[in-house]
Amino acid sequence: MPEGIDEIFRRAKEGKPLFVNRDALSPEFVPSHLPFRDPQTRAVAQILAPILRGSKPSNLLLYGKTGTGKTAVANYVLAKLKAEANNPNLVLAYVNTRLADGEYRTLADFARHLDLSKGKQIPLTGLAVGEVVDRISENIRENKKKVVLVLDEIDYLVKLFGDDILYSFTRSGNRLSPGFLAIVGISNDLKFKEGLDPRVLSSMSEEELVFPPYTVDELREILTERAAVAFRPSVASPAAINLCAAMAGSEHGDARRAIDLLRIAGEVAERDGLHGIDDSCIRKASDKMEVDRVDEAIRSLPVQNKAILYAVSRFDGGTNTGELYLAYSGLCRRLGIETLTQRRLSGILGDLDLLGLVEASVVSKGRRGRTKKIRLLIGRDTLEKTLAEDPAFGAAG
DNA sequence: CCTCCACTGGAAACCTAGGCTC
DNA sequence: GAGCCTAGGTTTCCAGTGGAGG
Repeated sequence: MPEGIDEIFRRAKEGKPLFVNRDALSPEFVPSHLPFRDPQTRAVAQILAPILRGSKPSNLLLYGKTGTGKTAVANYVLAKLKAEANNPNLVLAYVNTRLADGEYRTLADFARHLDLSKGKQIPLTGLAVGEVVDRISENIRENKKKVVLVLDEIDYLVKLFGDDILYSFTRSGNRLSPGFLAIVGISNDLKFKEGLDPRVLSSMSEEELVFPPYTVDELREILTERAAVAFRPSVASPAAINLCAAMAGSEHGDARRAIDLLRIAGEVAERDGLHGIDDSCIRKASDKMEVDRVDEAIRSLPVQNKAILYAVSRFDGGTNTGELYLAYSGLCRRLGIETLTQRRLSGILGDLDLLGLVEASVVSKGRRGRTKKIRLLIGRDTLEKTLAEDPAFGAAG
């Protein structure tokens, strides 16, 4: 029984807004102090402090799983430094290499912070990577810039594109003088060092810090603190905060997830016209986060991946590569789009598996060969609803 | 124990769309 | 305009393979 529009409006008018300051629970929010990260904050500050005297700090590596406060600590210290320094030649740059997606764009993002002179700017594409490195180096040298570059998710960069950039930057000391470049690497993966050239490694890891996951107790306190700023009093009860902390903490002490969960639970409660967050809001919020993730993942897929996903959804109880390819080719013909090779389909299947949209595992059927056993991991109706938004699909079905 | 299927998945080449320099 | 460069996605080629059925 869908609730009437009147009911929704009535609730909206009656219910008081629960949020005072929603931003305090947004992912970008940098709080005025970072609980349980004092040692790390201090250490980072100490390592970077020489830059205030104009000398080059050590390169630094920060390790820890997602949501353990690495990025927050780095940005926090950077912000303080910027406020303290008051020196136009000091450049504090932050680049997330996964969002930048690629060697070239990581460099281009970095270059934006440097304010390159006209004619030396970095276009979207076209330059050799070496040329970009040269332009950046030249800019640092000529303007005597003191640069701290934070490379977030540096493991991603290294895993996919190797350590060439790091190599050229860590070994470029003299070429930059009298300016310099110090690198702060942030990694989710403790093993990422294994892929580094030993020379890069010794230079990059002059200093290292490990960020342990938050315990459930710590998460609870973080949430309590944020909730006090974000919500009206008594909106987020200790019990509600406990549940959020427990649900996010059971995974791996991920503070970001815990905060997202609390924010969305608050939005759910507000929408339902409640005066506070209860268990059911948090459960709904948790479900919503999952649906949103899937929705967004499907939406941002290229047409071909969508077509393959759709083809997978046509089979109840799973299928295999050969069978799927047949179905997929037929679908392409009907939709009037290009048909890719089976090899490519196999690769895309791997991508979809990585996204958690399908499960594709190799199985051997003995004499009858090996193949991938493929199964859709998401609801068929969600998929169809999301795919219908794509004009290329419109009336598929 | 051996065969042999129906693929897998690595490697390299190719294509497109961008941009550089000379 | 020629001759380079880049990123990404794709195709082509092919050696490799887990294990049920012989």
